[in-house]
Amino acid sequence: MNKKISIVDIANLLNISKTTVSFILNGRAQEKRISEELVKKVLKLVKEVGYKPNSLAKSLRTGKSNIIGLMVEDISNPFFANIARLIEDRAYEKGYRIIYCSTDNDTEKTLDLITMFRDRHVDGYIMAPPKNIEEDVQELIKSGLPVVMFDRYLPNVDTDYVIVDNQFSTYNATRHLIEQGYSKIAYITFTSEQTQMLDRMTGYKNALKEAKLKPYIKEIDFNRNEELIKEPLSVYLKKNPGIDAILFGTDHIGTCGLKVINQLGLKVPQDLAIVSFDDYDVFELYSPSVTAIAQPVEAIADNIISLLLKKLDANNSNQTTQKITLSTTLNIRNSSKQFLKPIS
Amino acid sequence: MNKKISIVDIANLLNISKTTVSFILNGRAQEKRISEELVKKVLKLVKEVGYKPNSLAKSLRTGKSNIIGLMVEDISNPFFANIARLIEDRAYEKGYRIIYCSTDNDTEKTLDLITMFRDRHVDGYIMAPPKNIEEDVQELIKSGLPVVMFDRYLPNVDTDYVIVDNQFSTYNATRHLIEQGYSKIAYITFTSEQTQMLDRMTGYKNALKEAKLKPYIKEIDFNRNEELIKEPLSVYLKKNPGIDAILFGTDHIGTCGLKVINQLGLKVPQDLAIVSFDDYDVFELYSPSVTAIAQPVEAIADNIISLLLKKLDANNSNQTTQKITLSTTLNIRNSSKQFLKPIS
DNA sequence: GTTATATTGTAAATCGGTTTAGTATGAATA
DNA sequence: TATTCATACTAAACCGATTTACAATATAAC
Repeated sequence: MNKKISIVDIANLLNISKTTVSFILNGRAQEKRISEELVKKVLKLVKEVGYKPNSLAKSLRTGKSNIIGLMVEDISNPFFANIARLIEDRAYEKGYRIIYCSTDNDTEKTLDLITMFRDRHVDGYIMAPPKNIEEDVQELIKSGLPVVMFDRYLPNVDTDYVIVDNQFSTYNATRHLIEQGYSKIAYITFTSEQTQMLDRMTGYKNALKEAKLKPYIKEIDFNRNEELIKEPLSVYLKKNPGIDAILFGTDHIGTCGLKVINQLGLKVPQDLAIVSFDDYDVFELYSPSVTAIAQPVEAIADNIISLLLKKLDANNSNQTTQKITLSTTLNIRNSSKQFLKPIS
Repeated sequence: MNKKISIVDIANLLNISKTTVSFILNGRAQEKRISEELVKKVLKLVKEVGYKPNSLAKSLRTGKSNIIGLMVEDISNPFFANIARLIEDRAYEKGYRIIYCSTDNDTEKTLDLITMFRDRHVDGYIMAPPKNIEEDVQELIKSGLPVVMFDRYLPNVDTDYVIVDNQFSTYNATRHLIEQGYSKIAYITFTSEQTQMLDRMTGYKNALKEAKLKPYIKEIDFNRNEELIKEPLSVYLKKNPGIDAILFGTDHIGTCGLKVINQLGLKVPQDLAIVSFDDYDVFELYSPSVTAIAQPVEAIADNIISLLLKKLDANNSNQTTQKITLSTTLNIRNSSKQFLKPIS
């Protein structure tokens, strides 16, 4: 079991000091007036023996890690999985590594994860924040650590964030349903006080108010067990047979909704029109294909990472925070079109 | 900006040595005969000031990190995202944190990630390995680092792994199609020499050979751009109109397949019966619902993590490797049932 | 012949912990 | 009284890098 080679070994092999090796490896040879000859010798040896600096030791000393901590709500959710994937790619290109974790919107777990990230000296944070973590995020920022939020934000904390125009998105989607002639339009969502969910709710309400229609709102508590989402949803639909259209607040509840609709044997869009927030394969492939509000995941990931990199760039200090709001696309498909007799 | 409190600060505040503090915090007080009185005092102060040991320094000294490195093929793939999520949960309960990365089946990237994990001193590795990393994995094992593979394995490396019975699964699925009366059964998959893909291919071939049917095999090169998967798939289907059933090798190609089938306007199962490896929402919700080979993701995750924890348990040395093969479930749905006239 | 000034490098401190090897004290034993 | 032993704790080395402050030598300037 050959012990790993360290900077001291390199220094000893060449009979020089490890200081010199360190300077050379960190590109400070010229500044420190190390002769070109020696530089070459060191670099050659380093390459030969495949020496890699121990980044733990490096981080301990410098406080930097080239690692970005990414906290999503749930990595098994397609929206977050996609964003995570794109961010990982972009960061990788720039020499950063990502470590990610799911928060489950659990404040305790999130604080624990922040602590872990923190003493692992991650250089920056990307997060879809749960509630009640304002203080800890403030603390991070005060310590000079860049934080970029996405999907939602904390209203009382002045950080950079990248979100979409949730309110307009649901307003627009609801308007679409109204224009198609639907009038008893329900909004089914998870119970949440996060900004994105509040905005989505507001968009829906505004559209209904404008059209003088009565809102039908059903909030369901999130649960990892899908049955506990489908059950109340099913009960609600059975109790309100008059509803002729549904707007779902997220992809996950939309997916559960489709399962319930199948179980109940309802026909889409004859019995019920459907629109969901977030777009993914299930909605495209369901028949009839489901109208969905598509978030620009690539643009979101790009913006997140470039905001963070800008903050990480030490030269660039006294920066102001940037709040970026991107627009969504309403992908209109068959599930929300007034039912027309097929040409036979 | 209040500097973070360190073990020396704790020691100084109580006028004792940091050694003592360290012993107490690591539960070695009794062994080291530290008086209960002092132990209490230290623990009280630690709690009061909220001191948390710097785990970087800790890892640097001990070589342990309580972190497990998880390498999946692509975290945005539902199968891997689910496994990752379950593993994260299980590990979290046991006090381990997970850092995960997507390998893209890219050998270079994977080696780079192993290097990163390694000098971050992760305690153990879980990976769905790409090809040509045998040497590096051997190196890890020789250094005493536990490695658990899943989804596939490296035939020439003796490690623990958790896989499913791929060969029987596709054999069984193909048999099912044959029994339903289909005879021109295609197998559409990604080009791959990974064990799981070879086994799936073998299962398909064996079933056909047994039934004396001709195989129709289409291999497509993986690409992140979905269009480059759908295009050749579409061409293949158009060129082979005789095919009456398809077995897809993975969820991703299955999903792409469904999109192509929709585009071509083919009727499932009248024109074409469908079965896919892996099961997820898309297959359940597609209409007709798609028969799929469901991997026991929870059992896979459980087995992976308990294998790894067993290895991490230092008491338990001179262990032999364990190779676990789990069985899958063929969820038979409408996409593969002989078409029967609906009762009108 | 000194004194400045580059040139080329190095010794030692540091990051924040853990671990080894030992010390100081009092009580028990020979 | 001298020796052993248990008790309660600590100094210093160490993990592997970076960084600060300084040293040794040669050359140029006065």
